[in-house]
Amino acid sequence: MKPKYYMTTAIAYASGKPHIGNTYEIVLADSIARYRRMQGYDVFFQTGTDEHGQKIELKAKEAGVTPKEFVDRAAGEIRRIWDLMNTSYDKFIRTTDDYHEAEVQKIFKKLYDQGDIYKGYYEGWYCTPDESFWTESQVVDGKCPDCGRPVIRAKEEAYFFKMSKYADRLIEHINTHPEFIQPVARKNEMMNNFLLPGLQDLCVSRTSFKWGIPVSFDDRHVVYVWLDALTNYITGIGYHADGESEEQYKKNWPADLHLIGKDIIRFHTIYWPIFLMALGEPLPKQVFGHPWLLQGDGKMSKSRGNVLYADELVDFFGVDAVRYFVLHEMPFENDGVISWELMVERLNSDLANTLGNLVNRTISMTNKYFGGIVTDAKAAEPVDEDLKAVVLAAPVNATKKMDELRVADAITEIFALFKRCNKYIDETMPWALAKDESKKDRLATVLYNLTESIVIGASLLEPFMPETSGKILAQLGAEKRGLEEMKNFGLYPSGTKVTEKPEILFARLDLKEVMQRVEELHPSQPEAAPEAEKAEEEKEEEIVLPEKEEITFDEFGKMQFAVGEIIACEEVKKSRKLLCSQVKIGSQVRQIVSGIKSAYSAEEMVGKKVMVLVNLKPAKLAGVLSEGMLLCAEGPDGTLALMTPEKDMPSGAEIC
RNA sequence: CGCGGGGUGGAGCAGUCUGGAAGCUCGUCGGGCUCAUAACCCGAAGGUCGAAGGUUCAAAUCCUUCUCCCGCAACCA
Repeated sequence: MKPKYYMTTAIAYASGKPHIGNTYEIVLADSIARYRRMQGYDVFFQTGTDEHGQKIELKAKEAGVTPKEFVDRAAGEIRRIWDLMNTSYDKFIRTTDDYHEAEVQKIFKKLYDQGDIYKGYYEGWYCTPDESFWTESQVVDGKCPDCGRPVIRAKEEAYFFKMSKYADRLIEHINTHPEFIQPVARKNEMMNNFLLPGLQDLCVSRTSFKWGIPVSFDDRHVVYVWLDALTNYITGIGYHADGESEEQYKKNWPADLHLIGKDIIRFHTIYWPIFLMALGEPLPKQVFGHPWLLQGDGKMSKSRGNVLYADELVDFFGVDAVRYFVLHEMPFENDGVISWELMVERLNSDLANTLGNLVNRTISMTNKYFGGIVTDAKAAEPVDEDLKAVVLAAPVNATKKMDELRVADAITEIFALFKRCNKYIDETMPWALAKDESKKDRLATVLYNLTESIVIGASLLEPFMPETSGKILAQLGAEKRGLEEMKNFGLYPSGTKVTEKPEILFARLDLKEVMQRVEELHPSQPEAAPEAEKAEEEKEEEIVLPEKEEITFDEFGKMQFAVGEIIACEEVKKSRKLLCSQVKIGSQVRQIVSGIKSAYSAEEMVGKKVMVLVNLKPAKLAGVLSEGMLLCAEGPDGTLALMTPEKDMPSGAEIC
């Protein structure tokens, strides 16, 4: 038995149904876990859900359920997808699990008692979506330096973690462990942007919402979600802050691999290691920030109701085809693209043509020529050598790639084996051998070699496509081969009978039919805009106006509306959405900036009579003064329509 | 000058760090074969490696400038 291998995925945020991009991570992790097991490692593979935070509290409120009900549902859905994808996690942790919550409280207390966490008073800029506080110097133009969204001024009593205390040690660690942050390109990003400029103390509690783990000795505070979430990696395997940790923890920690999305590398390579240092625990050996799986070609977007979900893709293509796609299509460092078209193309060319057809034709020939019995007749010829060389090289090459976590490349290595087999069939021409009784031994040998090769290939495929691997081996009447057993060619027992009726592993799909079914599932408006009206009609009923506070007539009366005529209009430079219009309202002319460039060109604006909110306090937009507002209707998909008087009215006419 | 990613044969990408004959998959065309899922095998066409300048014996690769595309953000008054 090789050493233990503890790996984790990031825990998925339980705010909704995971789309194919989220699903990619668990499948990627699963392929690594399975491969490590095949290599003989004692693998422990943990995943789970992150269930606290303001966002979830808000979402639950919107949905009209308690946060707990909300996350129960979301976590169930996430787990269902993980299971659907046939992922072999050993542990599914939820941050609402009682043992986790209890342990987080103890960890917080411990850090407080030893002085790493102190109570302070926080006034700063807060980014609600990110649940992050920022200092004056960090905020860029009133925007969150991390996500770029606007921040708000917030003030609260809070607990802080002394990050700076451990910064030097972390820098040292990162410098002496080049493998710690993967891909390496990310290392400099972390160093230059966060570590070297000096770490700010991190605010690790919140009072602005309730849905979190309460600080045990000060229950007005809940623990910062990242402190809560990150610790899942140790609480999940039995870490105890105030005493002896469990055997499982002692065996598995430190983690060998944290597999995460590239967007949360910072939390895993800075905060998490520092928390661990403070707890006196060793650091994880490697953090790998994988790229993202994006939905391609723009035709597939949320507004078209066309987001890709794993379960839907599985309905169309089957689990293993989806696994194959996301694993194979994802280069090592760059983002990958997924679309229905690409999916069909991959399935047809790699899975149906190269792999499925190979298995099918091999079994068919064995049945046709030998009644299904595979015999090693040992009538070797020189061509066999290259086949064997390629087949035996595949496990070696694939392992090399997997050791670097280059999963897509590993798969390519394995498929090189199958391609070589197809070529071998052409080289040896079994159908020709079959016509000559004296070549019978040679024919048997050829088929034996093919079968043996496929057994090795199929075994090697197990971490990536477990179901298919099993199916192929079953059809060949073979046992799954271990990596060690792939060093020898010829272990397939001579005289074994293969299945009589080979099952089609992957049926070829017709792109047009697939797209038709997709269309039925997600009626979308093909191409042109004129049809957008239809979409709007359909969606109109779904629009739920956000409720706003009731206002009095007086308050309404404070607003002055009038008809304005646009006499000139130009684009605002340095902005993508803004048009700057000169609007004639009666005798005066005002400059009004509006975010409608997506719907109107500057030229077509000129001459329009529009509804203007006149007495709005002037403001600068993108540095340009705006003295009022053009009223617009906005459709659910973001389409805009200016409000214009139904009959011709002179500019300046008051609207009331 | 917002942040980031990218522009390599028709499509999708690798190669760029560590300069040294432009590669892979799909598609197209031609050929072969018929065991197999109109599949498989062989061959061919097709690229000013976004543009310009520079460094160098040598640049897709290094430097400078420019340009275009995409994602995020954004001011949406």
